[in-house]
Order: sequence, then structure tokens, then C-alpha cells
Amino acid sequence: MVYDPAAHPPVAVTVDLAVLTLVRGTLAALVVRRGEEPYEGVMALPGGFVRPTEDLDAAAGRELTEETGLGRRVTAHLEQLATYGAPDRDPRMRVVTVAYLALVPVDHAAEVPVAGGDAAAAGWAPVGTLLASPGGLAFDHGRLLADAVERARSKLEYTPLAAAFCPAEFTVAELRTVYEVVWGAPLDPRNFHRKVTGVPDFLVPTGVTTTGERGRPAVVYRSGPATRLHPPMLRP
Amino acid sequence: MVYDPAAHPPVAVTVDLAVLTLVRGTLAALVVRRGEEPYEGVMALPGGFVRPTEDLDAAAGRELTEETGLGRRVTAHLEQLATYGAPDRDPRMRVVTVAYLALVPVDHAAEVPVAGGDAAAAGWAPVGTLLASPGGLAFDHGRLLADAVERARSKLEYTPLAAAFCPAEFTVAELRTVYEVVWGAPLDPRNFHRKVTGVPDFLVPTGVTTTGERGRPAVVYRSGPATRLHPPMLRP
DNA sequence: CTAATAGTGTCTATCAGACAGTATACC
DNA sequence: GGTATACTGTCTGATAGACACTATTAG
Repeated sequence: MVYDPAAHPPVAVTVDLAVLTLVRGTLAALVVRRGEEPYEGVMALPGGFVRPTEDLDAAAGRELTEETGLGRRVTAHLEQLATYGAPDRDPRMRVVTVAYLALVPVDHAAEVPVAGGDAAAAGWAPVGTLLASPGGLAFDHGRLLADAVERARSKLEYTPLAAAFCPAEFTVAELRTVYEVVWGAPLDPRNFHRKVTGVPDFLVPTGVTTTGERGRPAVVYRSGPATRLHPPMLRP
Repeated sequence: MVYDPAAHPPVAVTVDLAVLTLVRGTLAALVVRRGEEPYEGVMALPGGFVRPTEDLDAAAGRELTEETGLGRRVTAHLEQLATYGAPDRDPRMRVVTVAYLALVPVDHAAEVPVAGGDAAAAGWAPVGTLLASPGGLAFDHGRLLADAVERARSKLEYTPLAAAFCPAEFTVAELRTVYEVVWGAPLDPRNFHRKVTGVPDFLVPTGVTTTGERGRPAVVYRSGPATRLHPPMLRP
């Protein structure tokens, strides 16, 4: 029980990111194409080493800005997901990776692949496609992404997480679309409206209404101070 | 983005355990007294290094059996909680620790300190006491334990986790005590009984009833195949 | 006008909480 | 019988889901 570095083989600690957004009505994750072995040419989730004097959350935030090109404040949500450390998950050496879940609002998703550098090397891919093929993602990133999606689905129920997918100001219909896409199920617009506007401190009306859209103008809201939803928005 | 061990300072990866049980009607955690600096003589959560060829879950399971002296099968629950890696959390070197939540059933809790070795060095301490004093636990173990307790409280709502605190066969009253102790709130025995027996696949009657107790004998149950509770048992 | 979307009202089945009442043991 | 605990029944208010209905825009 002595902390002797020399007594233990080297371990690398990395952070990997499951960055989610909505692209044309589907849930999408940010992926990069690997440029080296192993898994050369295969899609992978972005990630990188934790620096010596850097906290884990800070490393995740730094990687996120580096990979997306988005400013730090654009990211509406970043939380630790789980840690994956199977001894053979990377054939080169022991790598323990701390996975994070990040959400990018829809109005900034389009900037990401462009700003991130080589457009061919990074971009949004539908989660359904990525998870459908077992070897579609390098390492254990398929499992990691599946865990991230399940976390997001679950947290939509009892936290205001859905607003993190939306622009700073949004309508009830936009919020409902988030729920429908992430859960993969249609929701009754009328009951959804009544429920979501009835949760205290979830939505704050801005006083503005939409215009130029089809149909009756909608009230524009911004995210409120609630950290938990009471009552929760339960999956159908 | 090259995985060169020499390019990075050494990082130690450990697992720390928040082992919970019920002792005389209070929630208690397994603690050890540290025998060396830093925090010499201070209480800490048990833990240790992850071995080179060992998965994280395996390391947690091994540490649990080593620290408690209980056979592997006695532990009813072991799950990953979160990972803590602040650069200064251990003054000697960079230590990233993967925290696990473990639950020990009440009928095995008494064996633990004895079988674990030096009775003065390890034992059950009330969670309330440990969390009341900020410096009561070494490192960031106070925060870790608080996160573990909140995880347990939350998972009682929508998973059959409470049964992990109980013996293999138990009564509704024993299960209710678990909920009351972990949540720290009294529950109506009659409504609890109706709700808990109404959740499909949560409880399976054994056909046996208690005897020798005061009052009417109670039906004895065993944990059922459910992995989620529908409907959930919500906190008051 | 029509089409489309936003938002409200209402009905019903279900559920949580309060609590009366019944069942069955030990003393 | 007395007391304690297990369990059942009933009432009430809240909630979820289904869906009729009204409101307000674009074209």
C-alpha cells in the first residue's frame, strides 16, 4: 500500500467525449476519423490525455473546445459519465479513460465540423447509425456512446437537460422536438405543453413571440433556474 | 496525440470504495484508519491500486473482498460511482481514483470488521457522523461518500437496490426500514406495503411467514427479477 | 377563406397519501 | 383480554393520457 510510481507499470489517463446534438431531426454524435493504428481510418469519439496539473473536468472542457472549435460558453452541458479501463481496451498500453457527456445546442452544431479543422476528419454522425454496427466505432466507444445516450434519455426525465440542446431562447415546440428525437417517440403536443409549462422554474417566458412561422405565434422561453423537474417529465 | 508513456508524468489509478450497510437503524460506511502520511490517523474509505492486467470492476471487487473479508457472493451490489482526479488530491503524486458504491446486507455486516483484520483499524461508522465534519475523512473521501449516499438514495426510487441491504429473504417491514434509514424519513407502513407489493417482479413470496416476533406474522419475500421499478417508489 | 400551429378545457383512469378497519400473532 | 404488528379497504386530491375546442398567424 505504498504509492511508489516505479512499482507500477505506466498508466495513461485520457478523457473521451460523447458530444451530442440534433441534426435535421436526428440525434448525432461528434466523431473523428483515426489517422493511426490501431483502428486507423475507423471512426472514434474525440478525446485526449489529461495533463499533469489539470483536473478531469478541465481536461474534458479543454478537449471539447479543441475538438469543436466552439467557445467554452457555447457548451450548454458537460458532465462526467463513467470510466472505462479494461486492460486490453488499447493494445499499445494501459489506458484508462474518463468519459464525458457533452451537449451542443442545435444553433451551434453547424459550426462545429468547419471550425474543428479538417472537415473530412470530424463531423456529426447519426447515433442510430453508429450504434447499429458493433465495430462502427474504435475501441469501446460504441459502448461508451450507448451509455451516453441512455444517460441523456434518462436525465431528460428529471432535469432540465433538454434545454441544453436548444438555443438560448426557444419555443415549447422546439423543446418537444428535443424530447421526441432523444426518446425516439412522438409526444402529444397539447399534453406536453401543459406539462412542461406547469413545472416550476423550468421555463421563463421572455415576453416575445415568434413571427414569420406557419400557424399561431408561439411564446418564446428561456431556461429557468430549476435543477430538477418537479414533477418529472416521464417517458411514455 | 501519440501514446508515449515517457512523455507523461506517472499517474496512479486506484479504486476507492464507499461500502454501505445498516447498523442498528443507521446508515453506516466502512472506514479504515490511515497508518501513514498524509492524513495519518485519519479515517478514510478503503481502496487500493488497480493491477496492470485487471479491469476496474475486478479491482473494486478484489478490494472489497480484501477489505471486508466477505466472500465475493455475499456482496449484493457493486457499481461504479464516479472518478475523482483533482491534481492536488494526493500530495505525493497524481492519483486518479475510480470510486465504487458497494452495499453489504445487514445480516453480514457484523462479520466485516472482525474478518477484515485489525478491528481497531477498520469498522462501520455512521454516515451522518462522517459527513458532518468536513475534515472527518481523508483526501476527498467526504465528497465521495456524499456522492455515494446520494446515488443510493436516488436508486432506491427506481431500482430494486433496497433489497441489496436485506438478507436473501426478508419481510416488507425490513425493506421499509431500509427505505426509511437511507432516505432519513418515516414512511406509512400501510401505503408502503401496498405500493411495494404492487410493483411487478420486485418481490417474490416464499410461502413462509415469520414466527416468534411480536404481532401478526409477516410474509417472507425474496428479491424478484425486476431491474427497474414500475411504478417507482418516490421519495416523500 | 383554408391550412397550420399554439394553447386551453375537460373527461377518465390511475396513483399517492391519509387513515379506518380487520387479521393474527405473543404476552 | 391487551398489545403489537401485518395487511386490506376506502376516500380524496393530484396526475397522465386522450382528445374536443379555441386562438392566431401565413398564404
